[in-house]
Amino acid sequence: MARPRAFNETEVLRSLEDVFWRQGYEATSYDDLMRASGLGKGSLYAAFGDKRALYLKALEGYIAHEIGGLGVILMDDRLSGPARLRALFDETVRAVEVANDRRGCFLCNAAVDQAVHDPGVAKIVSEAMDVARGAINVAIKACGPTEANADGVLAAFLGMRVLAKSGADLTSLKAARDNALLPFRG
Amino acid sequence: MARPRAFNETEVLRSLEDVFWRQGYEATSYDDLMRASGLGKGSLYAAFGDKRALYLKALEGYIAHEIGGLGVILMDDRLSGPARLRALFDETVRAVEVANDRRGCFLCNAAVDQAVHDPGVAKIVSEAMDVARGAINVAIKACGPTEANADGVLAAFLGMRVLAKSGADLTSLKAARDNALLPFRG
DNA sequence: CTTGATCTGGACTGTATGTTCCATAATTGA
DNA sequence: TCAATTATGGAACATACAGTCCAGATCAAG
Repeated sequence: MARPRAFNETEVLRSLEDVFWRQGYEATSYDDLMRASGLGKGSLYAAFGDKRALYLKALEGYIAHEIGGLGVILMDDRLSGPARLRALFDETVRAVEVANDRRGCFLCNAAVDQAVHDPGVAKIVSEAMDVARGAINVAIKACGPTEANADGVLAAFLGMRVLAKSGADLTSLKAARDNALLPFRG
Repeated sequence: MARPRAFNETEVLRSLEDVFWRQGYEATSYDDLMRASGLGKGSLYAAFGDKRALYLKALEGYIAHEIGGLGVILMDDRLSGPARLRALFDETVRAVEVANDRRGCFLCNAAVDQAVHDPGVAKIVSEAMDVARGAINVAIKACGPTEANADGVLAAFLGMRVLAKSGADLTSLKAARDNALLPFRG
């Protein structure tokens, strides 16, 4: 009975996610968001709310499909434990290798530059880290007995993303990956 | 022959460093910097320049004494290789343990939220990472034969700082530390 | 075709913030 | 005591940006 939305909500959220991911919260203006989504201010506000709400939605979206996607790999019964962990680290290497994608990890970025200022973000980040830790733990368990632990693997993963973002070359990233996988060759 | 400065330049830079470290570039206003340093705008501008110049000076100061300090530990001949690496990771654990210091690593923060937007910052970060990698390598060499590498240790270190900043509890941090030190028990 | 509801995008506003500028204070040398 | 010089801090300015609002466009239903 009324005019329907001319945009796909999911697609718009994806484009917002990309901007925030790439630039961070503060460095992203509402104009950037309008340009990225192709929508006007009125539409964005009506559909999602203010800038912070957009950011939270984008972050939650990232966690849902990116971190969730890693979780799927880490708990994939068809793969051996070591293969799952290798896949985890290979994803970062590959992103840089084939697309020079140095956005790093949106979750990690949020932890560094937003969690301090916004308890809401802190909670989301903390919970997502817990989920990631849990998924990593499943993969580690599938590796059989080892002295390695999920926090160590998680730290290595996050650190690798930071290295990628800070411009480390492919050799360094591969070395970091191999180092993290050392305890899982059995 | 003229009025001398009423402040200690080094001390002021330290206080600026602390603010930027804690809050990041964008979230820090010039007023914050004035309050932290106890100086007026005119004085700050006359002495150091605009906000970006202040940030760069603060970052360089951080690298000089914090990263430099880690370098001293990592190359300390009186310590065994494994002891140096353990000291590296213990520093982060201890900061959280005794002071609940969750500022993370300024260098890492800069890499995540500023290096993308400012080539100058990117260069400083990249070079500091190289220095850190080099120092870690010296310590690794002192451990005797091992399959571990400096990039992996660096990534683990950075990741640990991110975990600390995102609110991970002490148990997690210690686990991450122990994991990183696994290859160096010999 | 008409009507009513909702979407749309740009104009407008208020505020926050980086930067400049200047009047004043402070200090040194003569 | 008197310049000469520089530091100091706050007032003033310009700009950028988040958020509000509205007039017109668009579309479904009757």
